[in-house]
Amino acid sequence: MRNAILSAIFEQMADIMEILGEDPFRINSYRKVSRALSELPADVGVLLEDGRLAKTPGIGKSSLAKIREFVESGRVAAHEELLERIPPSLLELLHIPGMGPKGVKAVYEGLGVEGVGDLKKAIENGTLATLPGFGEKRAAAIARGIEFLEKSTGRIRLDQAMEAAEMVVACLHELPGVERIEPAGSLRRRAETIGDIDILVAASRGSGKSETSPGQIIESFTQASFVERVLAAGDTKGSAIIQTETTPVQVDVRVVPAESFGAALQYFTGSKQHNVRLREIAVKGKLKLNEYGLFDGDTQLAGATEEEIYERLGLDPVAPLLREDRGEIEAARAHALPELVRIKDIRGDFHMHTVASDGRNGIEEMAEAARQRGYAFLCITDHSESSIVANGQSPKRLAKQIEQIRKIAAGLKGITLWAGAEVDIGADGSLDFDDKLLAELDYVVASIHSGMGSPREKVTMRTLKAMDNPYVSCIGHPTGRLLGQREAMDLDIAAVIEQAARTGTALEVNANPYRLDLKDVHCKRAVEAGVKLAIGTDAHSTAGLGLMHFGVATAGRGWATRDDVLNTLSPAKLKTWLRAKRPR
DNA sequence: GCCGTTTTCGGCCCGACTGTTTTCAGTCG
Repeated sequence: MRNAILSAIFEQMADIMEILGEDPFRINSYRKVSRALSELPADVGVLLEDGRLAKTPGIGKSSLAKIREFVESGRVAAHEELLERIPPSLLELLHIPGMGPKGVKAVYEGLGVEGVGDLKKAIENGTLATLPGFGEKRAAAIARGIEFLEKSTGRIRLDQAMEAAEMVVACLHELPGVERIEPAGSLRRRAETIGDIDILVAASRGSGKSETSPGQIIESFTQASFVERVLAAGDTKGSAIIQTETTPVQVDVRVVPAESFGAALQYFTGSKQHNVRLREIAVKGKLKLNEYGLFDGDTQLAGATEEEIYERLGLDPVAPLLREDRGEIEAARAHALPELVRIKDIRGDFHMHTVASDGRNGIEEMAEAARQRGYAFLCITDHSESSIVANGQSPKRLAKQIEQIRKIAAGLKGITLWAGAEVDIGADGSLDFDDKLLAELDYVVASIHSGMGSPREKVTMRTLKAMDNPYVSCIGHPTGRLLGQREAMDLDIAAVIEQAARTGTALEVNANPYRLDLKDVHCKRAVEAGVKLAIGTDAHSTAGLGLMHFGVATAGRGWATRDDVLNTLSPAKLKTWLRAKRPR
């Protein structure tokens, strides 16, 4: 928690300094510190003690002193001094599209505007438009920005973003002259939530009369029926707001010539931080990297493919999933990038429900759907008794279901069907079923479904205790978050990972796009600790099995290889792994 | 403020689009 608070403090200091017009490079270094703090592997206090914080890139002497001050006194004097120089409500204006630090400073000094309410009034009574540097159009754009901010619920889930992107791709890919079209940005990196959607188009340069010019491609996009509002439409770039099921989202379409497609794809895939690092490497080599290619003066050295750009910079090609500046550049230079787990490595699914609890399909249907996916195994894991709303099974019902599963399994060819359960972890860390019944199961995923708002000590204790049980194979959706709906539990993830490693318990990567739990950075820490990941779709129907790719992407973003993921094992090897924790 | 097999000082990523600019600043990604 302290990490997040400190990260926010540095971010806010950067925002205030930006409004005050201070040195941009200094401001940038504050933002780097903020980001470094948000991604630390453990509590700042611990890292400060053992000296790891001082070695963290981006955190220098001056920031270290501020962090130490915070750890010791709970405050940062420099932060408090900055807060005295502007009204804090001014900072909310920075989030309005079309308002930047200069604009905020101008409305504050010129009109006495101190917050969104004041700004709205200044737009309505026309005074904003009279301010130097503003005007009717800009005032109107800012009014729309405020409206967007109020309507938008923020970032959208990965599955929503993919659906929206497919709609735009379908609209553009039939146009003559469009050679390739590819979603880029955080969507291509499979980030857990998406702020805006980037679509990249390669247009042929041919002069044929039937060809479409880049400007016409942009026009086709901005005039599409799903577009709610056009933000910009130039010769090579267009931005528009489109509506999704829950919230408006911004889509940017960019058109580049085919010979630059790789460079543009690299550029627009990001992340911003990853790209900044690459361009710094280019500059050190007296080169220039932009969306058109890698250049030595006017000579293009690379640009058609992403791979050649990385290679000309002395790096192994980096998978989009890893491009977050979380160590992948150093690994690429040292030829030490992990070979990430892929969807085709997946041989089965660990987590699914049937009509026995709250699923929509029966055991045979799930098995058949798994077989059609080419799987070698599947585990049926219906809810246990405590999950009353999910129609959880009593010990008696489970015992009967195990018999039923054995019978069906015996008649199946080419796929191994296992009996499992998703067992509730109680308030005291006990499980719904006794060990005797659990021992009858091939696979047990233990999950918390209640008391998620309990204090850190409690939710952590419950999870650790469940792992002590020799029949618990895996902890299901360990943090319990629902993206956009419910915060993660305040779980001591470091303690959970340590216990998982010690007890030989797997941690789930729940593939449901609402969950993605463990999340990417937690997966990475689990992998580093040698903990196995079990990807489960938590399917409640045969269609739900198709969510697997979201889990694979999340594990990949956590640097997981085949060896880190239990789903890649053959049924025989898996059986051996599962038995290892159990009493002989 | 941070950082260094070209530097302990002097750099610090790059380009498109818009509006109000009569030649470019601000914003965005």
